[in-house]
Amino acid sequence: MPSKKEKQILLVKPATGTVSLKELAQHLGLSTTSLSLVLNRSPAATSIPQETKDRIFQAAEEFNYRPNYIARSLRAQRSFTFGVIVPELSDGYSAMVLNGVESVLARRDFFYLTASHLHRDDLLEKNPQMLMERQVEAIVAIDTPIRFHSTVPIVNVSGHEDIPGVTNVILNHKKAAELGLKHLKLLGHKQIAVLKGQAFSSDTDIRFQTIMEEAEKQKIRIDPVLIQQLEGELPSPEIGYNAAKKLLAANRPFTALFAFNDVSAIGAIRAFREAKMNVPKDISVLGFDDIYAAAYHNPSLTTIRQPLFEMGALAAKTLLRRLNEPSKARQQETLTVEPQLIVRQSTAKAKN
Amino acid sequence: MPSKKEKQILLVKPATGTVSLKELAQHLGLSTTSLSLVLNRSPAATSIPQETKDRIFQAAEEFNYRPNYIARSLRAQRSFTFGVIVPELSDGYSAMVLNGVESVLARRDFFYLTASHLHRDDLLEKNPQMLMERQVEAIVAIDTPIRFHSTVPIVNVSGHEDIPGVTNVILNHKKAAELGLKHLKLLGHKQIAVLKGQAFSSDTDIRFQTIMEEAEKQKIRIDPVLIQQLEGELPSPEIGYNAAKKLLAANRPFTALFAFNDVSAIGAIRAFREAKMNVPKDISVLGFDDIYAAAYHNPSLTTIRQPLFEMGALAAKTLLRRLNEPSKARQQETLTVEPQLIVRQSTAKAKN
DNA sequence: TATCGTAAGTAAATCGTTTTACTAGATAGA
DNA sequence: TCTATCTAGTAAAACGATTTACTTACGATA
Repeated sequence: MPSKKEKQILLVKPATGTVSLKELAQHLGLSTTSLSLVLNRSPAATSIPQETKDRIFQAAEEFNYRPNYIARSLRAQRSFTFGVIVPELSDGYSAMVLNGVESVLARRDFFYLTASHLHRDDLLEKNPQMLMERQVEAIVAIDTPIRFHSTVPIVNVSGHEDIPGVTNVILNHKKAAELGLKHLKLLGHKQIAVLKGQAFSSDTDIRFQTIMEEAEKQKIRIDPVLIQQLEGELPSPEIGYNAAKKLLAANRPFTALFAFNDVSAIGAIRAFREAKMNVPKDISVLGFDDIYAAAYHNPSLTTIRQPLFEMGALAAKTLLRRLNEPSKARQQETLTVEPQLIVRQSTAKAKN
Repeated sequence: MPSKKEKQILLVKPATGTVSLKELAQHLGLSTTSLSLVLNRSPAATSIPQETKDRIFQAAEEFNYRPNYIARSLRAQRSFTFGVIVPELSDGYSAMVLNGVESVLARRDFFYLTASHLHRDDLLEKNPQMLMERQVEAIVAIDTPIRFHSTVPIVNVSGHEDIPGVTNVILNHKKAAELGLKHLKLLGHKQIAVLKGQAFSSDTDIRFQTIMEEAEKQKIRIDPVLIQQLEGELPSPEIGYNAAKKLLAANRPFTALFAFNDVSAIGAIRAFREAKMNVPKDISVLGFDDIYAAAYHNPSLTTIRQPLFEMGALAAKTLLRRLNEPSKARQQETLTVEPQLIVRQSTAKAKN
């Protein structure tokens, strides 16, 4: 029996605002302990009779009791929250990876905080710090250099740095280069131009390098004049447009372009069209990523597909597993996923 | 002077893990009170001599002390976190609004939790609940129906429901319809087809209605046979493609299409091309939104621009202001932003 | 009749901060 | 010398939950 009946407070159903466990307990004339044990279906609640349990559940329902997650997190020393760091949100690429991350986390009732670094050095340092202060349990970095010391596990999607404790999820780039160049070679292309990514993109070096290696292997000579580096920060096709313009200005003939990604491929196609060159009749253009826009561009893009959604999902899964099995922490430092050649309409047989 | 020298613990600099205020205080032989006052530069710390302050700052630096945000939030009864609810992340639309939200929040060191509802009823209820349990201070809903009772202020971007406490950020749709139809009329179009949005899109009804009203005003008759509703959940141009196919199948001539949005416009263009109709020579296509892809599609899209980034920023600003000035809570229930006609290459003079 | 076990709970510690109210000692003023 | 003020702090409560270790009353058993 409740010993302190006089302390009992009769709650008025609040139209707004929330009820705490303490208030609910006072209303019922019970201790917070009992309510907590019952509401969380703790095995320690066996000795509480069903009648009391029912009263508790009913009151919780009636007053719409919601446990305060912050209090719970503090006590449990867990936040059930990840941090995600992206270059910026609206580039198509990050959003698809994020989608994969979310799909896995949502199933476990985890949430995530997103922070964009916009390629700025200060944010590359500050964002992870702030995420860690907010007690995220793990960090997913997407196409982002790791410039911080972390107290939590990290998976870097498209990361290539070898950092202890950081797992990289990467594409099989060798295979990607092979798929792309074989496709172009089979179509009879011999003069192939290449768009190299911006310096800040994690994949820039490896992608370029594997393309050059594969070209050599396939006895395709890539003329240095036909290599253009993308310049600019915005995730707009404009950077591909500008680079393609420079290629054309160099006045060295080529029949195919291996673009850094779909966005720059789309920009390049615009430049070619303005120069009265038809894609794919005069020039074949090969993209990379297979973002949403690729399939419905005109012409639709032949591209090397990266399984972006799956890469995000894999990153989240890996981190969740690591949280559950800390022992296996450093088992696997790199996770590789496979690319796929998606043939559409932007590539065709080389002229003559 | 510290009275309990014997309790002092000498911390070993931890290679990993974090130091709590308590540990740091013990190491310095001071109370957590003093450290807290000093580190937070509280005015109550005036009586602490500079020398002691220096010791505190130095130790905090040395051991890389980071206050635990969860503990701080619990105490302050503030989370400095927003919740954002979107249909799904990778549709181009949500990402741009989100970008605007983030740009405002980041400046104030706020973060946000994102949840996608995928148009599923259960998630439309559960997601907001979970966000509120996690003590978000406000919610930004993007193109999402409000199906929950909220304990925190809400701004609904593209929301049209009249709910107490919910501020809607909406486009001036009347103006948008006017801009679009005047443009098409000026180009001589008389048979205009319309793509109506899916039922789940917040803007579907108002956009369709204002277009019909404006058409009447401008004496443009819109043939009911030339109205097609989009069907399907994915944010893919395919739904526009399918709808345009149906329009063509109806075999009623038209020279222009007012699409529901850019994504569906892109799909429709593909359908027209397959039917050997040139855009814009045979058919003009008018998009809506001005997503990134619009400018670089081929042909580039003439479209009614929604200032999506600004709408997100406005939503975040409004909520922050509301948190600071609770009195003005219900002052403004609707915030309207202006559309802009962006003329590009997908529209042209009507044939003959 | 003493004691044991069980049913039905509860008190208090804890998580890591912040903040209010306080204290002990030193100095200054009357 | 006595009081008031200042200096340099500190103790303890609070935020809202969870969890460990207890208590009390009652019925059954030896």
